[in-house]
Amino acid sequence: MVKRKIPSSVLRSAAFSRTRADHSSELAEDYCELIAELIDEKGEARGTDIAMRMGVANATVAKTMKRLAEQGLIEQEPYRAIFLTADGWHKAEDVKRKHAIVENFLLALGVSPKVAGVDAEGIEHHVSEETVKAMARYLVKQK
Amino acid sequence: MVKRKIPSSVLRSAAFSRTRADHSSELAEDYCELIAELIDEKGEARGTDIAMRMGVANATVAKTMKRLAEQGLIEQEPYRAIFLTADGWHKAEDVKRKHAIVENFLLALGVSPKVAGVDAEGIEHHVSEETVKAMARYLVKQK
DNA sequence: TTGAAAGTTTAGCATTGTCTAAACCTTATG
DNA sequence: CATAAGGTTTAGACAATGCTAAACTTTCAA
Repeated sequence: MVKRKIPSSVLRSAAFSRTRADHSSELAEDYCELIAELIDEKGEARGTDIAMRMGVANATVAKTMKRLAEQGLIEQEPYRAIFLTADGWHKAEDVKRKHAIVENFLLALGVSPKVAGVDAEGIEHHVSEETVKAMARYLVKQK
Repeated sequence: MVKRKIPSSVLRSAAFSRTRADHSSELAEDYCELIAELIDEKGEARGTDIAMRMGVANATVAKTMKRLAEQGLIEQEPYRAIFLTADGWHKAEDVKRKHAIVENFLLALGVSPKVAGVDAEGIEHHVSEETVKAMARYLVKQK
């Protein structure tokens, strides 16, 4: 009857792998985004502030910062505030841009502001450039 | 002494927390979805098949199945195929439904089929019911 | 019926991300 | 300027996900 072609399995698998790999960079993106915000707001990002806003313990931030530093996303001296490298800024900007487009798009679609914000937070790490462009196109046309 | 109030911090924090919490159930959702597909296709879901399609080692599947069983999502006898509980089916159906709507929506938006599939896979775990409804509404109106 | 192939489980390890508690610096106040 | 308060780092645990290798069970074919 129906052609039970399973060639999609390869694709599925690729998609799942991507999903898993995404998780590692997702956190990094969130942290970069937040650090950028804090620097904008206060001129520097301190561990406690990051911990507060991420809803996480200080120690967790310290450990994560070590990893981000290894990945070349942040720079920091012991006991000092945290700053972004060029790469870190780039990542932060990229996420911020996607976030804004996704959020505005959801609003245009009629989603409530509160939900649009939360959903954009979840979605921003998973949309390809192509999809973001399609959303941006829609926003422009709507205007 | 300035008390720079950052009221948004609570919201942001809540959103991030949700994001983190989502990760635990995201994998469960993917597994349930896949097991449902395999059962539809072949009448049963075997460890090897799951491993293949998830792009993961057999041992990883076994370990994950133990967790899913504890969570009441699957049922299994040693050395036998895996089946979904009512809860597992429910989760699978829910994700499948969201996936379909998100994917069709992206297609309607002009995203290419390939990218729409991959992005839907990433997004399906992060869209609220409200957003899904908004997408469905858009699809109906387009028609 | 038996033995090899194929599938499943267990054991042991690595990484990520989280926590608490304790040790360690910095800063600011008295 | 000494020290308490407060921020940062370290140590040690734990759970989730992943891996490889080895042990174990089932199935199938000779």
